[in-house]
Amino acid sequence: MKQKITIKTIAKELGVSTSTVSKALKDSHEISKDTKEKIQAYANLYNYKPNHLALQLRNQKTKVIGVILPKIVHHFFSTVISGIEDGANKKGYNIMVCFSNESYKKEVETLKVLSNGSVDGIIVSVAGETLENKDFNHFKGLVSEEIPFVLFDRVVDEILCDKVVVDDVGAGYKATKHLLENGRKNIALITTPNHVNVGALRRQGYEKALIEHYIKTDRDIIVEIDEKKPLKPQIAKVFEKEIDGVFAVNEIYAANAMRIAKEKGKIVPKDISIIGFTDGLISEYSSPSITTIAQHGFTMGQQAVDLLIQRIENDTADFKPKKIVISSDLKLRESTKTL
Amino acid sequence: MKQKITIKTIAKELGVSTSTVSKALKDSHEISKDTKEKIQAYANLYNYKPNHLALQLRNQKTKVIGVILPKIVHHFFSTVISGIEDGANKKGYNIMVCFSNESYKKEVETLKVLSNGSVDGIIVSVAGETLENKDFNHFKGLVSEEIPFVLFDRVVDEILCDKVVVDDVGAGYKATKHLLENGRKNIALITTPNHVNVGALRRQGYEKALIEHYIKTDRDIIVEIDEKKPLKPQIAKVFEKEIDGVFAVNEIYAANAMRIAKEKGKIVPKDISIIGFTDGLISEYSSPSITTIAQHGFTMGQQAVDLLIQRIENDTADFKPKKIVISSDLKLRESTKTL
DNA sequence: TTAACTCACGAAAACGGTTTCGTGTTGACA
DNA sequence: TGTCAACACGAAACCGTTTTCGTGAGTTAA
Repeated sequence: MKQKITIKTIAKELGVSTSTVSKALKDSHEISKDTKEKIQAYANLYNYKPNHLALQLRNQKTKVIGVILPKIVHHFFSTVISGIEDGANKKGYNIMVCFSNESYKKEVETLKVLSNGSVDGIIVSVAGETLENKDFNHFKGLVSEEIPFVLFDRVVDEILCDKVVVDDVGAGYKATKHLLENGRKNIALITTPNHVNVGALRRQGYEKALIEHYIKTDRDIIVEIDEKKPLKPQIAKVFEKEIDGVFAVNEIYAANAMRIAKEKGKIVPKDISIIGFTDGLISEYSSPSITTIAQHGFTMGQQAVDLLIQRIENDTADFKPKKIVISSDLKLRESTKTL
Repeated sequence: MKQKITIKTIAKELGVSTSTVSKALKDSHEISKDTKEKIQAYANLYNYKPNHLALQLRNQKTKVIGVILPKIVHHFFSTVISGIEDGANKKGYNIMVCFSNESYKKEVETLKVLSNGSVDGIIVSVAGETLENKDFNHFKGLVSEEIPFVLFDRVVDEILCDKVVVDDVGAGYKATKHLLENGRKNIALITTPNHVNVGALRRQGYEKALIEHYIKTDRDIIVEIDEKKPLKPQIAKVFEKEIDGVFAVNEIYAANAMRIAKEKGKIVPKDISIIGFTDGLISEYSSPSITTIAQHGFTMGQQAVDLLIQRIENDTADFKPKKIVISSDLKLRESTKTL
């Protein structure tokens, strides 16, 4: 890279001190009009840009926010990033994005890298493996170092920090109730293993809705997907029983369920209603299009980053973790259309 | 944030100089075993982490790569990010992700922020508006400042830098030829306005294939989508003519084309074959599933970051821009199945 | 006994800025 | 003519780390 022009260069070239240059560039009243103009002209000519690193070191802040996600090729998470970036930008921050790829080890490493002063704060959605292990020491380290961070979507209650979550119980309830009100009685649930808390919460909502309608939950039509095994056979299992509704906790599961239903000769939504989660493109473009719970990822990202920046900039001694719950909406489409 | 422990703290606490601490922590032979052990123990106890900013300032490198994308909620771009992050991580770099949101102004600003020393190099896919304006001065600025950067996918020939692109002409040719070989004769093209060069290149491939089959291109069944207007009516226009094949330059267009075809009572792939671009989830999960050109975004990301890091680390004076062309594959699915 | 050498460590500069606190020169005023 | 304030600028410290170049003490060999 080319030798960058610095304040020192300008000072030497113009025969003044670095302090004068610095002040001139910020239009300080201490410097005479003549000198200011001369310095500013020179700086402009040679396209001087203050070195960000030097400023960061001096100010002890980076104006960068670290983001750690389990994955990116995923509609919900990319939407959240989008919201984070938007919110961060509005307050003059940039974002540094990293991925844990659902791996505990990578999450720990990434957290270590980010917490060495590269960023002012961190936003995390916890990796699947970490949730499974239940080993949260790396987060506790953050807490004791008093590094501002907020958890979103996949959060852990026992970690003391700000959080942004979807009302998963409510969403599960809403989805299931919608199916029930469509007259469905045998509603399968396709969810994640229980350690992924969002899955567990959505399941609570599902069960609550069933209870309200005096329906006993049938363990045979509930499947906890093991992401390491092929998806379709696992989902196909619930179709061995007589079902007339499916609630899937994400759109991939929903799309696969619909495909299997079709293969079994069932017509959606006449014979069976399907409802998914995460309002992505699959749901919109599949045919029939799939009713989903919209998670408002963009808003979540914005809220998370707002919380974080507030924490960063108001270094209040008293620490009362906040929790923001974003409500979710039912997005009605063809797959649950009443005839 | 809590007062961080620094080398100075350790030095003062242990009654040695900062140089001694620094050396002890890197296990220098200059320091006696006793002193080293004492210092290392202390550092461990208080969880000392070297301040990244100070190192960056000293070493004049950040080990961070800036990435500017037109958008993120998009299967192809998120796949590319994934590849960039993977490649960067392998070489000990982190990535800072920004979005231009297809806006010229935001692209310029973001580029300015990133080029002030926050990153060692930059990877960009050019914003739509910039391509339309044809104003590339901000990139020329980068060139003259000798900041390493590489363009990918949406590149501009006149900018002298490393590039990674898909073989768009070849891909367009491959797609169109596939339709022709299926016996299709009236193949509509749904593409972007011409200033988005990838669209233009794919069109070249399309036209080349037609010519080889002695088919005259019919301007009435080619539509250049204006992203500012509603999509469906624009696509519907080509269906006014008798067509039996559609080549769309992305999967959204393809999915919409399929939906319109269905609405017009046409059966895919019996009456009409459809082929898309960007192998995303829509293509996979729509029914019938859509044949596409797979762009290998992950590989593109990796290649781009490899090129960039090479440029960063081997600061060779001679500058010969490299261009990597990634070949694309046809991914056969139901929408072009021969009966 | 002394020169030469090793060992273990410290002082200081450097990275690129900002900021506080002088300080020399004017000019005004009594 | 002496005093004092205003003006315009510079010196130096600071942010946290690395690294070069001493340097004093102890050891070895002539």
